[in-house]
Amino acid sequence: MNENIFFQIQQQDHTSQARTGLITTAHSQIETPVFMPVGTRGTVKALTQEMLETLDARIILGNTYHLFLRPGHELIAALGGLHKFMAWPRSLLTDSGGFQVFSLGALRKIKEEGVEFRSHLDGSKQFISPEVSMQVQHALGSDIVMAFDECTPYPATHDEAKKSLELTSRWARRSRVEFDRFSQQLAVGHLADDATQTNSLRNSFLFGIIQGSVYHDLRQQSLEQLLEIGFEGYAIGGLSVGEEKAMMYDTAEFIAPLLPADKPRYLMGVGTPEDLVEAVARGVDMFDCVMPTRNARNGQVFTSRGKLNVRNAKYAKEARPLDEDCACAVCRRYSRAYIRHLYLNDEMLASILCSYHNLAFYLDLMQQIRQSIALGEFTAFRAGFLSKYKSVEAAN
RNA sequence: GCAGGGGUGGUCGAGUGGCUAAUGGCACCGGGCUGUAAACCCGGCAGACUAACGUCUUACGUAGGUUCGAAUCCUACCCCCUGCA
Repeated sequence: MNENIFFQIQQQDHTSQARTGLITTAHSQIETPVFMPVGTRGTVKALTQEMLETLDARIILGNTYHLFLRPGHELIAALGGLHKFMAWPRSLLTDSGGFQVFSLGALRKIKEEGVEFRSHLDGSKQFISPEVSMQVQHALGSDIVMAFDECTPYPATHDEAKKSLELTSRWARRSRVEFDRFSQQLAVGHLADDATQTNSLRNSFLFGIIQGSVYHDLRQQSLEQLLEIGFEGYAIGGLSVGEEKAMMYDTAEFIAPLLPADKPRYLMGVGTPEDLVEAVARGVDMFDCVMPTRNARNGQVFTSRGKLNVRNAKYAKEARPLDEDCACAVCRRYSRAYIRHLYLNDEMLASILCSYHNLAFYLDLMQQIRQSIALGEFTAFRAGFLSKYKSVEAAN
């Protein structure tokens, strides 16, 4: 049955690597290319789950490290898993904690066995290994599980990047083994509980993460090692960590087309609206980024004419919406002047409205991208979007 | 009326002879944010000139005075607060 296939390519663009596809999990169907809002602690900050549904988000992220520390995966499991706990019926992808290996800097110590963290909440000592990460993500009930990796810092020498990617590969194999152990338990359990259940749809899928910094040979090596293990999807990690934008595009351009065409390709942590368009052109299917939500809380909104900071004094008397070309609920109703007023008074509605709009903008952009690919017009769309986005920012 | 305390830059509030164009908070202005230690962080904030080092002007209730030099000391006046009548 088709609905039991995790990923199906629907349309391949002829003038670029762009393609559309459909991901099917136990909780939702996800049209790709897709942008996944980040909900680290079981919440996409400032938004309700109802709002996410209204925005037609089909999948959001959660984070192993954060939920492990608080409230703890056992508690969430006892309450029926993360979907039920946070009342989110659609898909969830959980990051493995690998990014925290990178971002927590001095608070962590990397060993072969795993990573010792100093909790950023209370300073307590914590340990996450590939096995622990899989156990936590399994307890959370994630639809898409990420292998535990080391997000290589930038800059890294060729030698450092090679050592890092090889550690990630060893951890990827351990992640695969531990993940499969749980999957088999689950399958056996299902048979015991309900012998009539013939649903072959798996409950979760494991993605491997390619590292290798900006070195093509290392990226290729990383990919080959992951292919040997075998995953349901492949992520490009270790980008947008401080490298030049051209380096990011170059690395994505090199590695993305080498990933298996019949598996989802996920560029982790990216990015700006331009980044999304550019990466889709290079063959990427999935994205996540804190930018639309974090920047929203800081007053920066994305519009079809580039970004603007709605706190700026020049918007004090503007009756216009954030983006005149946006049809979202916020742009249909609220003015720049009002939203600026909310920011200047530290009113939480400011963050809510801007987060809503920014995600609406991102998700609408992805919708337009998918549509243009389906119509065979992606290259024209790409050129039109970028020129409008880049050239008329001053008009904001 | 008497006694005591006080008037500092948009605001609150330090400073009690030169190191003070004046600490700090707030407000305001601007920038940054890419698998969220982020409703956060950084910068600016008397005016004029300069690419810049910097220079000049005007500023600590008002008006005088002492001094090489005053937001800081003295005198008078104006205003505010507290207590007693």
